[in-house]
Amino acid sequence: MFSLHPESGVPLYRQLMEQIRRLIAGGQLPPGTALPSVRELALEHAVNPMTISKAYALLEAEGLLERNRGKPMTVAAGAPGAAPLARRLQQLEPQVMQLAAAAKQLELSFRDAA
Amino acid sequence: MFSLHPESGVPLYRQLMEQIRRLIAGGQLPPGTALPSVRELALEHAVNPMTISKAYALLEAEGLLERNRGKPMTVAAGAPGAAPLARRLQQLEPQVMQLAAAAKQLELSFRDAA
DNA sequence: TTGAGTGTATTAGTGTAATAATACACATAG
DNA sequence: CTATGTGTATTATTACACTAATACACTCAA
Repeated sequence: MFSLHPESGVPLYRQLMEQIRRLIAGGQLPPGTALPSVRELALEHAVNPMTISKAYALLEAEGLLERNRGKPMTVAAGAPGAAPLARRLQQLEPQVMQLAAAAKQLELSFRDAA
Repeated sequence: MFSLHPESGVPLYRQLMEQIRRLIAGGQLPPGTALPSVRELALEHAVNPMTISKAYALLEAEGLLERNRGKPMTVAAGAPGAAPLARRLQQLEPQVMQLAAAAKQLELSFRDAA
């Protein structure tokens, strides 16, 4: 469900946060959906459970996830759900800009990359 | 010449390394070119000189840069120089894949993003 | 020779990411 | 009630990124 890359330099809990944010905005995780358990994800990606927990806790602070004592974390009812296309494109913009910058440094057109 | 983003989570010295690698592969920094001084770059980006030095040192270990005592760092004579288009595209691939993955999580086509 | 310019080694300190091992409070099915 | 499943707080430890302040060896122009 998620893909983590420890060698990328980006903290694991941040990678997880970004992916969950996108899956919610993309509508693949509608409000009310239960997320994989901390221990399950930790085992699957050979990562410490507290690292997953950190991502969940921060997303709850953002209002995207909802805590249910003793029960799995769920996508918050107040979460935006499937965002309109414009907002989704906006969320993707930083990565597009980054790719464009890299292409320019390589003397390639953005079209070449795509 | 370079753009550093401390908030991205990617270590600064790594960001710098990636950009120098691309500028060399893109031919914008041909072999023999002198790089900006450590202190100059550090001042420009409000960063510690040793952070720049670390990037330079690692790139020298890779064979991309050349050390000249008392003189500026230069692009190594043995550096690949302007790489063929195929190799440049290959160097860009990881970022393209990353963008594609993000687009998919947002339920967007890669075409939408580009 | 002096002085300003290179990169770098050194030492010390701060903050963060991640791990490890427990332990706790709660929910729910048996 | 019990067992198993949630998430989380805690403490300690390791590693890394970055900063800071010096100091050094070297080059080169004045």
